[in-house]
Amino acid sequence: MSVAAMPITKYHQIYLVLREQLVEGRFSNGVPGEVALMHEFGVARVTVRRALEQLAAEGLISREPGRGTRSLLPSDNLALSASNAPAFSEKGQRAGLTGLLENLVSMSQQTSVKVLEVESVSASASIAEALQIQPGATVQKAIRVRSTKEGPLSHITTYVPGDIARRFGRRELAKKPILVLLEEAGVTVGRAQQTISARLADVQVAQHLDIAVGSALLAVRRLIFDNKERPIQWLHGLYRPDRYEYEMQLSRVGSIDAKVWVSQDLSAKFN
Amino acid sequence: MSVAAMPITKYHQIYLVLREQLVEGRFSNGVPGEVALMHEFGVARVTVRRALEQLAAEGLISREPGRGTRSLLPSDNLALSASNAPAFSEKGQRAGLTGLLENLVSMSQQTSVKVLEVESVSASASIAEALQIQPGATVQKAIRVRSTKEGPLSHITTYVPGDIARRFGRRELAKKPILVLLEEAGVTVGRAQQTISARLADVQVAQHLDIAVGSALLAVRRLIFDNKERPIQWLHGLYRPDRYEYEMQLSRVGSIDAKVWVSQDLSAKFN
DNA sequence: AGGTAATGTCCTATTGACAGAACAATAGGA
DNA sequence: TCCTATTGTTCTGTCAATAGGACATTACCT
Repeated sequence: MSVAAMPITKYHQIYLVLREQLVEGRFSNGVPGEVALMHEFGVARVTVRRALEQLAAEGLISREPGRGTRSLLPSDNLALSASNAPAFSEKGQRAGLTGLLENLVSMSQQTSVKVLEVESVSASASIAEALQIQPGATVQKAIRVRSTKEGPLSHITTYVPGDIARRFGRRELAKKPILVLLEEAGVTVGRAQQTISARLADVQVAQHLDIAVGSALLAVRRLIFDNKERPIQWLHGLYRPDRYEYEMQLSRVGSIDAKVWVSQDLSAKFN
Repeated sequence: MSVAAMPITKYHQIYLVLREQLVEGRFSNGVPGEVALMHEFGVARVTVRRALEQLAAEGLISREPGRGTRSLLPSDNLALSASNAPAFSEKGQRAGLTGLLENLVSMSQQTSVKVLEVESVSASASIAEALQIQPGATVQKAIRVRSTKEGPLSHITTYVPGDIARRFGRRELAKKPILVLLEEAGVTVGRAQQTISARLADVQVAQHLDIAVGSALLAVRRLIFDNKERPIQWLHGLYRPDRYEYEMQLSRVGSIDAKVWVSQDLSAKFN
C-alpha cells in the first residue's frame, strides 16, 4: 500500500512519540541510533532524521557524528539551565505524573492495578446510549484502581459490550490494559472521544484513592470506537490531581487565517 | 513562501475547524458554500472539498448538488437518531459548553467578561520561573470572570510581563481576549503549553462563580510563548465543570507499530 | 422556462513527504 | 592504528497534497 494517506506526517508522529519518551525520562542512558529507530518505527532513515532534527532544534537532544544521540533533559543527565531548552523548563515544579490516560507504557511498568470488581450487568439507559446498544443488554462492568509506589492514582470504571468482553477474566484485567485485551479479542481499535471534567470524591472512591471525601478529582469520560465506528468501551476515570495531570502542547498550525490551535499530545501507548 | 511545510495537512485542519464550528451549533441555518469556504480559508476548492467529504462521511453534514451543504447535528435541525452519526451521539446528555480555553470565538460572542482586578505587581518566585523573568520584576496581573447568559463560567487569572502589558487597560481587557491584545502589542503568538487538573473552589472563587465553597473545578494552567520561545502569558483558569468541559478526539494516526494516539482538538480561536 | 448557485467530476502542474540507497566524516574502543 | 558504530550529506524515485482551472449536474427561485 506504500504511503497511506495521513492527515499528520510520519516524521511528526515520530517526533511526538520521541518527545514524550524523552520527557518521561526514558533514553537516560542514550537514545537509540537512527537505524534502530528506523526499524522500530518501520520508516526510512530520512523520516527518523527529520523528527530528530526537530528535537535537536528544540534543544531536547544532542546529536554528534560518531557519538550518537543523547537526551539533554535535566531529569536525565546534568542540568541544562536555560540555554536553549525552554520547552519544558517548568518541568521541575511538578512532581505528579503527567501524560494521560490510564494505560501509558511507562505507567504500566511503574504502576500496579487492583481489580475491585468484574461483573456482567445489564446496561442502564445512559450506558446503552453511549455504547449504542439496547438498554438492558449485557455489558461487562469492571472497576480498577491503579497505584504508583506512592499510592493510589486512579479509579477507573469501564463498560464493554458483553459479546466482546466474553472472555475477560479478573486475572486478565489485572495483568493487561483492557485495550490490549480488546485487540486480542479481535477488535481493531479505531478512534476515541474523550471529555475531561472535574468531580468531587464520593465515599467509595475516596476510600480507594486514599483521600478525603470531597476532594477534587480529575474526571475523564472516554468512548472508544473500533474501526467500524462501533463503540467498544465506555470509560469513567477519576484521577488524583496531585498525582496525575493532563498536559498538552498547543501548537499553532498552518496559517489558515483564523487563528486555530491544534493540541497535540501523546496519549495511550500500550505495547 | 507558498506551501509551508506542515506536519498536519490543510484539509485536515479545515476539517477540524469546521467540525468544531458544527458542534458549536454555528451553521444552523446552512453551511457556507464551498466557494465561500475556499475564500475564507484561502485554499483551493479541492482542499475544502476533502474536508467536507470527511465531515459527510462521519454523518455530520449533508451535501446535495444544487442545494448546498447543511448541518445534520441534532442541536440544529431535526433529530437524526442513530442513523449514521455516531460521532457525537452522546451529545444530548450534556448541556454544558464544550470546547476549551477561555477565548473561543463563539464564546466571545455568547459570553461576557467582567474584569475583577488589574494591577502591576512584582513577580513571585513561581511566576517569575514560569515566565522566565527575574523574581520581583513587574508583571501585570489580571483577574477576570467570564459568564454565559446562564451565569458565571470561569475565573481566569493571567500574568503578563510588564514590558508587554504596558498598555493594557481595564477597558481593553474587558473588550478583547488578552491574546488579541498581545498581538496588537506586536507579539507573535507561537505555541502554548497547558496542564489540566482539578481543584476545589475557595471562598473568593466560589463567590465569583456562584457556587458553593468546596465545589470541584476544572483547573487549567497555561503558558503561552511567542515565536521566539519567550513566555508571554501565564494563565490560571478555573472552570465550572457543569458549564464547561474539555472534549477531544483521540485518533489513532498512522500505523507506526507502537500504538500511539494523537489527540486533536480545536482550541483557541480568537479573531 | 430560464437563471443562479450550489455540488460533482475531471484535468494539469507543483511541491513536499517518504523510501531506499550510497558515501563521507567523526568518535571511541580493541 | 584499525574497526565499528554513529551521524551528516546527497542522490534517485514515487506518491500524496495542494493550487488552479474547466465543465457537468442538480435544485430552487423568479
